[in-house]
Amino acid sequence: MRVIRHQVAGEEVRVHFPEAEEDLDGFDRFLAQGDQYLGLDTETSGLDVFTAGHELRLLQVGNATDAWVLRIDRFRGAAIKALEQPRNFVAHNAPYDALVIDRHLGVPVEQLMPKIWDTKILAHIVDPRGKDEGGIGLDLKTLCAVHVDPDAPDTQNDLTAVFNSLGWKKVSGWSRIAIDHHAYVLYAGLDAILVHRLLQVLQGVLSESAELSKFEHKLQYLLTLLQRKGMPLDIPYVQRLLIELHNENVEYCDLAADLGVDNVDSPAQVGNRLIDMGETLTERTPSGQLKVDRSVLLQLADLDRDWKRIGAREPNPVADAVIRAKRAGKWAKTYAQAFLDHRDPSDRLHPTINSLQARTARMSVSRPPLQQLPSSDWRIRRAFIPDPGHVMIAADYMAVEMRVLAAVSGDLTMQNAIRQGLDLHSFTAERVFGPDFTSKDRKIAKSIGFGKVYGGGADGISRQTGADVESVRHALQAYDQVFPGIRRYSFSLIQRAQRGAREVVTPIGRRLPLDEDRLYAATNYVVQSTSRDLLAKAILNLFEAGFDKYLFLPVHDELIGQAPVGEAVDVVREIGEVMESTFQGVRIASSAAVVGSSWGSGYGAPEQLPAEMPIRKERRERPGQWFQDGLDI
DNA sequence: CCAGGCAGCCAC
DNA sequence: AAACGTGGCTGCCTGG
Repeated sequence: MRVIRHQVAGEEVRVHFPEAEEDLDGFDRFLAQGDQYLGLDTETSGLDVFTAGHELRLLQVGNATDAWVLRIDRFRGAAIKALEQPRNFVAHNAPYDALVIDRHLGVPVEQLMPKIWDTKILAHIVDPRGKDEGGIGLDLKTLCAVHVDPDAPDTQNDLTAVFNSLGWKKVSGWSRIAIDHHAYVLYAGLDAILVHRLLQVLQGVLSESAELSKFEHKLQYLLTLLQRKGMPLDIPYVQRLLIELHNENVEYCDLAADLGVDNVDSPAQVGNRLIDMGETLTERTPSGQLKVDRSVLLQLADLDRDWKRIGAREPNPVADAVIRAKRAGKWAKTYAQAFLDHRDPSDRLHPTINSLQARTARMSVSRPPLQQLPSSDWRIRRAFIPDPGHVMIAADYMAVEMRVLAAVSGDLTMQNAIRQGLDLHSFTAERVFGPDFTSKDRKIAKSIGFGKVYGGGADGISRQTGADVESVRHALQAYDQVFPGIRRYSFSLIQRAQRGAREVVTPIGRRLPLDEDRLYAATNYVVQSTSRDLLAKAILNLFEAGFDKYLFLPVHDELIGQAPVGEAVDVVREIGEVMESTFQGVRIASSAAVVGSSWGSGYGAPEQLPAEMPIRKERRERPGQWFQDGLDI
């Protein structure tokens, strides 16, 4: 039995590390003290819970003064027994530990997670900002430094230093360090003590924001179940795709090298070579470097945003080779290779779903980033296939951000247009430009709508659409007259923030801090956050209705899933019905559809289904990419 | 050698 | 008066 003593907030704490079976008597006595909740943490070999070599090494439980660090190789039974108690736990980022415990100890997510409070959720409700946004940050270390003890050790970074001193890299250290290494055991135990103390400080949130807190914990639990389920991959296809993308990358890298650019990933090199060739580069990055991003290179290569020839100039061969090489390289590594690296032994992918990530509470998906797969080309999404006998399905909210804007702003003109089922952008164009509006007018109207959601101004809209600033300015004024409620609403949010706290409160009661110099973002925050909450509520409702078995993944305003071939048409209809809601009098319409034999089928991949399966997937309007609808100038 | 800033690109 | 929102990830480059 080893006991390590340490100080936390001026108080002695003890980390108990049992070595022999008889040492567990003390652990039993510790549990018998009957703490209302226990801090919970695990130490593992790495982050990919579902990959073949993943290992659970330590499990830690603790209260404010004592932690018990259990070696799983010796005390697996004691660990399981502790977790199966009728007792609450507190963890920081509970889904990770719950999935680890589910996989390695057989205590299912369904049994453990409803008993866990997550300090990451509570901290996000208090202040969702990261460190670089002027907030505290959401990692255990910085939260504890603020709320528990300014001298609380940075266990992750300190251990990284230990790994480095032993000659290992950060990633491999977690599996290589001796299981009884002093610093490793100490830090493992301290995290359980720290998270316990952190809840003591943050537990006021559980009562002050009881509803919101419950909502977020439930959502997090359900999304953890989806993460455990994972998505099937078509591995032979991914392997072919990887080779295809690799070859594409090599081909264009060689071409670029022949033309004098050794490294296509070096913006400086690319920029200098283009200058040498006589091109004029006008744009600069914030730090003053020559800007050679995609839009600059596409223009030089005489390509539009869909990579089609414009015919306005002779394409610059360097620019052309560089963008093609970079795109193929990015797709190969970020997507195809990542799919192979992160898959489990039965060829499923379990991306990390963070149910509460952005300042606006938007969710994120990482390892790999499945919310950011290319949508202009089907080849990457084609990698995802349903289980045998199923088809992929998708259900999304139609222009949800515009609907939310109409609702929260109370603008009756926009609400009526939505109620009548009109095409909002055409309606706007007609009111702004008159009954004889052109398709170019409609595009401007659409851009202004999205500009309103994002807080964009005339310059931005002009830059992205190619329309001249003066006419955009004029259209913006007309827009404000057509929808006076929207302008009033934005104005009132800013005024409130100027008079009172620099924050905005969303309809669900979430307080979102505003940046002093970007108060105009308030409207976007409310709209984006509320759109997220609507999808979150839909996920809860779908589980309630038993439809979770059809779900794979949320993608901001959309749910990806699968359904048995014979029932798919009925399933998508019913999912669509559950998702539909009315928010402050505005209908939040959804569009659910059978996608096909792979996720790529919705994006143009060749279909491999029997012809009698009806498939309908319209191209969606994607607000964040309004520039893709740029005018042809 | 590595962390972190910057640039860039992917999405909604 | 004007104000383009939220993420994840990779590679280059620099400073410690």
